[in-house]
Amino acid sequence: MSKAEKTRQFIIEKTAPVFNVKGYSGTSINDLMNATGLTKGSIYGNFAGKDQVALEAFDHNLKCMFSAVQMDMDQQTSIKDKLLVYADIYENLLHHPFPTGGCPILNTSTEADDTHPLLRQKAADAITSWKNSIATLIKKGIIQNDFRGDIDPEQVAITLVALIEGGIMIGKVTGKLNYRNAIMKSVKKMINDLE
Amino acid sequence: MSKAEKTRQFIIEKTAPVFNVKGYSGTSINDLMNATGLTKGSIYGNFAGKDQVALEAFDHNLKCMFSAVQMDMDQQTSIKDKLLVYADIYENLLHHPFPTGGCPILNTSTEADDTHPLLRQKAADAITSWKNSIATLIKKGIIQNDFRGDIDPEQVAITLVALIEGGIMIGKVTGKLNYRNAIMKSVKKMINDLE
DNA sequence: ACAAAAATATACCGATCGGTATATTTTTCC
DNA sequence: GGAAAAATATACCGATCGGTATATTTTTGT
Repeated sequence: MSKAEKTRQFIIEKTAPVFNVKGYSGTSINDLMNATGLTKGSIYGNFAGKDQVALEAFDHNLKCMFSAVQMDMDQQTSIKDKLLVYADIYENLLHHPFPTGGCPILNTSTEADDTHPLLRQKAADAITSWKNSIATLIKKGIIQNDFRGDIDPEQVAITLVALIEGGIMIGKVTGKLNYRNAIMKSVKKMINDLE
Repeated sequence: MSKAEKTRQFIIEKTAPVFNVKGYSGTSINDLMNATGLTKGSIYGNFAGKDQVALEAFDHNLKCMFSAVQMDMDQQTSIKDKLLVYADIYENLLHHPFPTGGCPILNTSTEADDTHPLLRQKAADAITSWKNSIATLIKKGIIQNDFRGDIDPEQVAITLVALIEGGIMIGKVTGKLNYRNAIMKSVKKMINDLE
């Protein structure tokens, strides 16, 4: 890994939390300098501009979030327990490695949907891919006869994503643990009802 | 209503969509001037600053959203049908008066939760108040024997809010109608299951 | 209609915005 | 170890940021 590649990675890792907390338009080049300790020249020597850093920072945050999920999922054997990992992680956010600033999909979606096409697309793709991975799990569960046959996997999958994202938003902005817990309880119920 | 009061109201109405689309930090004083056709002096003569306009614009957007809901609800008699108005509105967003830029609670929450305490508080209060009004309806439904007695109104209410907000986010950022429809179908199912 | 007051417009402020050109330092490779 | 190349730092650009002081216009009350 060349020096520049290491610096690139360094910049992405250090600025990703900043973008996730302050948003795209709320984050200035100066913020990036402060977060990295580097100067403008170094940042612009490795990235075409703020946009490019933001796009790659989003990818980084996304990877960080899903790798936390995947790690826990790999330790579960049954499909149901794998699905329940979602409820567990978002119920005890602090005990898990999770991107600073919360869910990057949620943060990016609401800021970028009307203003930043590239970021918007990335967020949209992340949702579809997340939905698909849940739907795949559910389909597997149906085939294995873990789950009922009359379930619509796509329908349940996108509903779970919506419920989790809504729960993250509500839990964060209100700071009320009981709200988040109540929502995650509903997530668990929805998963248990698949049997 | 004095001239100034009229102008204040005018500024709020014209700038509310801008804030809801571009966000707080994405909206500049120049944007406010363009949206209103007024000059900086007029805006600063009626508001202490960008913050104050943003706060009142949020209130305006919130009122706009909930008045659309309330209007439709008043035309329904049964508790269940009143609750189903939520699913109906968010399923056919275009047929209803709805704030430009989408749900202000969602938009404001994700931007302000880490960066703007006053806006954050307003968004948090809106969620609690929304949850309470749904919970009140459900409690009424239980008393009337429309709904089962073993239901936890608070739990269901906050879950519905999360599901709807998640659905709005997903529908808007992906642009996929089938996603939004699938989620709203789950909202309907959740409400129907209360009986 | 007219003066006082209120409301709006204009002109300007320093700070910061994203970005670039160039100078300096650090790596790289022979 | 030393020259070429790559990476980083410095200095600067015009534009725009939020905000203010003042000038002008419009409304208000008599």
